[in-house]
Amino acid sequence: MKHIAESTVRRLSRYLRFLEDFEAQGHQTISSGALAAQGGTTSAQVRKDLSFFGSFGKRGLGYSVSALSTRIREILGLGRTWNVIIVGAGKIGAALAQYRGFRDRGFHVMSVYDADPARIGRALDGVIIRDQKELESDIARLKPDIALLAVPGDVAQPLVDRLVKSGVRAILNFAPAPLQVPEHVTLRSVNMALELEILSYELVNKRT
Amino acid sequence: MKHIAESTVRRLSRYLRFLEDFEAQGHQTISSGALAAQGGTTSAQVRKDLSFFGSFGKRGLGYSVSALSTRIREILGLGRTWNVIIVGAGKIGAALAQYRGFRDRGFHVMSVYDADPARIGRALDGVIIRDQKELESDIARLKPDIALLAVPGDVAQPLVDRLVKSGVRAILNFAPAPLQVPEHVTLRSVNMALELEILSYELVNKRT
DNA sequence: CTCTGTGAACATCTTCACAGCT
DNA sequence: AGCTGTGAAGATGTTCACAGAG
Repeated sequence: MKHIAESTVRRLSRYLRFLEDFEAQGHQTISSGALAAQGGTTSAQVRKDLSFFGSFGKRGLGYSVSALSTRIREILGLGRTWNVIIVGAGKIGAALAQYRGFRDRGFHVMSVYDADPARIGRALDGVIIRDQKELESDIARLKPDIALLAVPGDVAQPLVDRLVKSGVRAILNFAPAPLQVPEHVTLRSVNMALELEILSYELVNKRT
Repeated sequence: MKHIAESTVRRLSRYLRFLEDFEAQGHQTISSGALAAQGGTTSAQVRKDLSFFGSFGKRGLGYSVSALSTRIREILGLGRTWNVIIVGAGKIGAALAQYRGFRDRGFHVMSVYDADPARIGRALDGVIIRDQKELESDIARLKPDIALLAVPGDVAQPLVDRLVKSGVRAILNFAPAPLQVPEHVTLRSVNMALELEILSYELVNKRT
């Protein structure tokens, strides 16, 4: 299939969230315009986004809410449970381990790792914090799909290397460090300080 | 000035981080190529990004590390302290309150708010959690520049409305909800579940 | 008549390539 | 010779506008 822009995938996620609300309200169909209004985009954008994956709508009518949300879930790969491990049980790792939004979307936290003996053995929302020394053997056994990395910047790259070597194929990084991964591994980074810096830029360069 | 793309601002932040490391190592000058290698981009991109704001380099030589980092800090509005409040002292709010990366960049957390009596009065990294009822009066008094919103999705919009009404001009939202703000308020959202969903999409649609 | 699906026009962002300082 | 600064070309993403299905 043709390459899909990340911005399109982002919007699909948002459409899905709204479709679920809309379905809960008992609606059967929805037009591209209604979907657009919610997501802060245009009806043309919605139709274009969906058209990359097929034609799900009925002209004159709109889209079946349930059929469309099922289809988007399929497209996004949310029709299954993803097994996740979290590396780093500091403040951010702990927050992630207990974040409801993950569970609700089929992301299952299998285990959490840390190097600090004071943390190892404790439970975070039912998941025991394990010694990072167990990482390699646990990954071999548990075969997680995704690793969340929430450690200080200076230890991030060595941990990424260990994760990659152990066979992890996807990493969501929260450490404020630029990381290198081989071609076959997918890496995404969320950097909260950077988001604040963009806000800072926008504040000093205020539109009117 | 011409409108600058967000992607450009993002890259400037990354260049700055690398410039600081580079400066600490005692280097005087740096070429666009070296900056690019670090940020995972190209030398042409670096030069183009910088050219929007002026000509800081010397042909044949490169850029002065210290002059360039100072200039980028100015561009991003990081030459000052930004006062920040955090609304929501749950797991994410608490993690944000104690996040070092903010302090290091001149973002100063003035206060944290919550509605839960069990949390009010406790301290997070030296900052006392205050009752959300005090929001309006505190904002009038403290005049924070930025509010971080880390509350459940269903109470996010009412809180945004209160923040906006009290005069907050910039909000960084961590709640998984689509929010509305008036034209003059800057809103950015970070949605961690959405990042995982993009990863999910990339996993099921693996490149080769 | 309504609302989708989509090629074509438009806008935006990135890369190229080279003139021009140092 | 080395490296910047920048128009121009190319690639990518968004909006328009309309044919056509229901």
